[in-house]
Amino acid sequence: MLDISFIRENLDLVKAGAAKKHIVLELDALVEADDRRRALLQTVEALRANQNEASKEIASLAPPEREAKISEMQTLKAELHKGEEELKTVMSEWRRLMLLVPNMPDITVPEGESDEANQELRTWGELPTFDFTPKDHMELALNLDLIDLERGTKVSGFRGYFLKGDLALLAMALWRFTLDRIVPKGFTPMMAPALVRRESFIGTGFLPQSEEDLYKVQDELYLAGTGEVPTMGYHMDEILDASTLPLKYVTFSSCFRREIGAHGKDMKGLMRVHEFFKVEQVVLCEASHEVSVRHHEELTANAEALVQALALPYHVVVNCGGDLGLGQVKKYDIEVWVPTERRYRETHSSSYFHDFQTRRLNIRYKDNEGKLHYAHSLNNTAVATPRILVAILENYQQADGSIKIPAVLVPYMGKDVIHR
RNA sequence: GGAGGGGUCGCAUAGUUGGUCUAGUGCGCCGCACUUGAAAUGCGGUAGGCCGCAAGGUCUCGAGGGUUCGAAUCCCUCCCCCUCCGCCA
Repeated sequence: MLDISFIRENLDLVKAGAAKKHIVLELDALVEADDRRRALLQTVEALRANQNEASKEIASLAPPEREAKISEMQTLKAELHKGEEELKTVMSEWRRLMLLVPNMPDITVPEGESDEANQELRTWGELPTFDFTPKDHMELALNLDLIDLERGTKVSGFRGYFLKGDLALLAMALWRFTLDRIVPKGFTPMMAPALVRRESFIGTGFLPQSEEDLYKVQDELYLAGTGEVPTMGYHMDEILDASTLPLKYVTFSSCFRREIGAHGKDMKGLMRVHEFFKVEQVVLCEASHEVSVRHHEELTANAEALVQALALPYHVVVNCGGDLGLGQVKKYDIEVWVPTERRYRETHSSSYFHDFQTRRLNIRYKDNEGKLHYAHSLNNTAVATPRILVAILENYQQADGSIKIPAVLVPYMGKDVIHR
């Protein structure tokens, strides 16, 4: 959410920002609603002041004048009631429109409509060459009995899967390896709920506009698609102590995505599933663009260091305007090389939001002078399974169909190769 | 799921025959005074949202609704916490 005063004073900027994100925006309707909101608020508050004054008076009046005053106030009461009802209507429209206003993308974000316009910033690692015909991750995994999609589908439905044997262990090794690398950098490890109430989704900017991407379960609960949602909700409606900033969390959680707009994409294998696991970095920091940018680079570097430790070739792209979420100011994706696809696939997504999320979530901090500010927020993947397993299986395959274990994971696996 | 008890301005509490409670007190915190310094003591100040150029107004006593001229105080619904019972990884 943006500040309404800021929106009013910078209409053109906000419109241009939305246009860069390819988001259609009802800004004129919002300004009009805000005009009505302000006018009505003044009317209603004047009536209330009047009422408060009168009720003070009534308390000290003798019976005859008292009765007169009371009946006089009854008409004011009716008027006030009418005003309040109108205000309620205007406010709910105002709120609805406010939640649709996107955050403005950074000036350095490239123009473009979809991920095809993302720009490569840098590459790392040598693309693997094979002196045999490399197999895709499904063939490899099936041959080694590491995955069961048929039974996955039988049990869980479309895109269901079971990881088995060493692949299950490899996933857990990755989680733990990741935590062991990230926690020493000052991140507090968390296991967060995936069952989350609506507020945190609205607060992080996933709702109201992406209802259909989420699984909704009973009791007004939704399944989070990322640990960012519960982790940001963690500090909702709090005033933080400035001395505790930056707050850095690394959250492990189950993640659920309906992938409703992804029919026909990645139909085979582990690339795109409805249920997965993620270790996510989340940062709350002071309200400064420079500090946000610094943390953004740091979160990205943390993730790159992990991919490098796994010796997976990757590149980093800066996402174009059309590929940014509602609240994101700027985003880098790390994409890891998948040999049989002959291309890089997104495994990490690093973004910052300024105070877009913290306004919605009401997360503030008190600075040294006692002034309150909305904190800034950021997040980035640390590791997501099973997607990164696709890259490991394919990049680490050997001629005989076995899979080498990345060196840094050997201590976690107790072996250095997966074979029959 | 059953029974009972609670949610008040950082913390702890007062407030339940509706009106000087737009919320008292203690602790904590900040400032000032006293002091060589500190402690102690005294005095003052100590939440936030919204509207407004400002003066000021208004809202918030878990949330939302209702009764009333007027609600922290009465009524309804919901949420959360605690205790006990039941069930349970």
